[in-house]
Amino acid sequence: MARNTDPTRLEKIHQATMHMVVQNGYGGASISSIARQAGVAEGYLYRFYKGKSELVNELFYKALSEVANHMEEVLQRSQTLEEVLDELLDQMLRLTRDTPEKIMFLYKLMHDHTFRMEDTLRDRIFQICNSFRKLGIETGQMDPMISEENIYLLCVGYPITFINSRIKGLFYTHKLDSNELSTVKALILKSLKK
Amino acid sequence: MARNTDPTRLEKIHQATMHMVVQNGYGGASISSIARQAGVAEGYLYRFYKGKSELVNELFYKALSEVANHMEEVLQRSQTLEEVLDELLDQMLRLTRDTPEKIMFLYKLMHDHTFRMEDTLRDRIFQICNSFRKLGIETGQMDPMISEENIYLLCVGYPITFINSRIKGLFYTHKLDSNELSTVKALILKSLKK
Amino acid sequence: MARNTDPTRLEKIHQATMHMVVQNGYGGASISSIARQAGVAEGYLYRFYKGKSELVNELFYKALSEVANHMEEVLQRSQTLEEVLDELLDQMLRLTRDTPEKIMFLYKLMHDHTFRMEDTLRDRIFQICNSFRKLGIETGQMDPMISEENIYLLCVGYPITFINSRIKGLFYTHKLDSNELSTVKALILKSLKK
Amino acid sequence: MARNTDPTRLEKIHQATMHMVVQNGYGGASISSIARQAGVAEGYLYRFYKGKSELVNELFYKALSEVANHMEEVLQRSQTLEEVLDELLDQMLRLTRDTPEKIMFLYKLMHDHTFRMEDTLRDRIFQICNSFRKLGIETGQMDPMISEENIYLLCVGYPITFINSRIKGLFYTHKLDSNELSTVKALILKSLKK
DNA sequence: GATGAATGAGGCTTCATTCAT
DNA sequence: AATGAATGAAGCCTCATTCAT
Repeated sequence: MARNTDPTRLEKIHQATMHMVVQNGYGGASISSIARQAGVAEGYLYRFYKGKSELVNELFYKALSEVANHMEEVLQRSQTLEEVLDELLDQMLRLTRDTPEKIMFLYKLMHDHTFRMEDTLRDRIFQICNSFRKLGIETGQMDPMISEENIYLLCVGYPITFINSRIKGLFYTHKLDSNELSTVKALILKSLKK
Repeated sequence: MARNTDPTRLEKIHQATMHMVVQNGYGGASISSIARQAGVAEGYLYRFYKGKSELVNELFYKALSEVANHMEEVLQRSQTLEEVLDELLDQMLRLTRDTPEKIMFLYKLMHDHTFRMEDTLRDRIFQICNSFRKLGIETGQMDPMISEENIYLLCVGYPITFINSRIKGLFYTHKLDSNELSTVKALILKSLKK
Repeated sequence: MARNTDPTRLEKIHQATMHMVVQNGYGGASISSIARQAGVAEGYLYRFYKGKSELVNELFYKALSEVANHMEEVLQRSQTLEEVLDELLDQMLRLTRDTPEKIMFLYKLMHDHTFRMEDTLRDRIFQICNSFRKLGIETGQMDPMISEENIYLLCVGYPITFINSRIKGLFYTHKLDSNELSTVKALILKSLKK
Repeated sequence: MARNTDPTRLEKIHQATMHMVVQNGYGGASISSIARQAGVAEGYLYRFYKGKSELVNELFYKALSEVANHMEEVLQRSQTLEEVLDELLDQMLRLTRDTPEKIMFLYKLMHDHTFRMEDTLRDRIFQICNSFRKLGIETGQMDPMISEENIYLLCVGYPITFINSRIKGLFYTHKLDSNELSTVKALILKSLKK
């Protein structure tokens, strides 16, 4: 047997954590269930994290950073709002397809009181929305009345809410397809325009 | 005769419950904290409710019904989408001014996985969205691609999310005014149009 | 309306108490259920008893006294063991028919740790058993090895246990008839004889 | 490696459970009192049992099975009632000497309305009584009128009741000796005979 | 005299966290 | 390094008892 120091173990803990949070919420994701799911001892994860909260926080930070990183990069090379929004929603769609748990994990925590986004992350997101807004106003595509707050809620919050609502089957239960996301995209674009 | 039930006390329990749910989420709103906040013995609220779940559910039902009742009435006498949306957002603004906690309470529970809206309430909301959609299509104001789901998320979920974000101070901390809600209304209207 | 001072109310409390103890045991007989069953306010019975324990104790005392009184009287006028045992079991059978709850009430409490028979009552019962034993030895019918303790357990405890076992359906569920009690009587008599 | 489960601790929990049930009945045997008595944290016993009920049930099952196992074995190799009854009461006497709480524990639960013996256990006991009865009738020693119910109540219930009464000091407080149990045995034998 | 609103101690149970091995 | 046995604070709920009316 190889020594149990392999990085897979930590990765398994991450997977298990996201899975349990998605399935049962933050409160319902007990350390013991996470450890069991990861095939690891209960005490093990305290080597890496001070506690459950720190563990979940890190995963949250990473997942949202991923989106932010992508957005920053896109904003630097894009000329139009459509382009940026296209990329954003494409990314969401990709995430939904490839790692649906990650989207739902984000959603669950964005709406959990226990979670307060760390200030640095929040500032960064504000900056991204600000750049987005400037681009929209420069190109004359966006209503200048619309604040960064609305941009964030519409462009990030709304699609995630929509995806979650569909996955959870609020009104309908059929699977989400790219057509529907296109409708969401159009809807958001319209709402931003002059 | 025994002393009569002080109606204030039940009201205080309701207030305290909403407050604690808003501050700490459903899970964090412990019976003991609610009782303490309401200035009432822990066992007291079991006179009125079988348990915590029943207590919170009733308040949730009442609060959302208030909005639904109003909407049903408005839909019957209105000719245009603007009219309906105006009334809806006015109501939201009023609620935000008069009972801000009620709005945040709705928000918290709508996004708490522990909570499942009762089926009858959900069906009723679907019907309202459906009437709203029919009106929009009849008057030629609304894009027929937009589903009831989107209507609900946009017209109810979005404003509530926005109000919550503002009260909680996501990006800004200044108070919400009717101007801003007008922007939200315009934004929503645009997103629904053809 | 007549003033609510009528003795019926107390009687109703007694009935309700026995009923609830029989149905749900001492612990399960809550004051509120007793009061509800008796059609009386919860606080009312505290006029007569210091608490639940005192209330139940008194009823227990009365019920067992009834048997003791009868036995004392029978012992004074009887010449043989059969006679006494006949009377005892006849009384039991009568009680089982007329007031089955009383028998089960006795049984429930005789086996409830919360209950310690009061000393005076216990002494009196010992005296009765002692008289019974003397009679048996005088008439040469009874094995002198048999103690008062065995007499009590056999002649009082055993029939009550048997009746309870039958009513509760330990092995069989058909109703108790006087034939079966005769078997029990025969069995007890045999066990006492030389 | 984590420290191994100290097998003593589980044993201590069992002892404490029996002790508390004997002292205060099932209802009065609170988890916290059991844990305190066992010198163990309150939450600890939930590692082994889903709850209080499961804990007590298992102990009850084990204790009564011990008697049942022995009886089944004795019945297979015995020729007369005396033999079987001898063995049964010898076992009781041994139990009373070595583990007096076990006998009292059985007594308490057999008479606690909260407790319902599991059906399989009850059926097994019925079978044993049935074999016993057949043996008695075959050897012509037993009155055929006597049912399995009476056999159980007399041969198992009565000695246990007697032992309990003695330990608790109903009338006398001196210790139980084998002479007294012999009297009980004789008494039972007589009661069963033709 | 009666009522029943109100209390709060105490019961059962869960689970994040610690630490001996 | 890794385990999982053990802890105990905190949660929800019940119910005997008190007391203002």
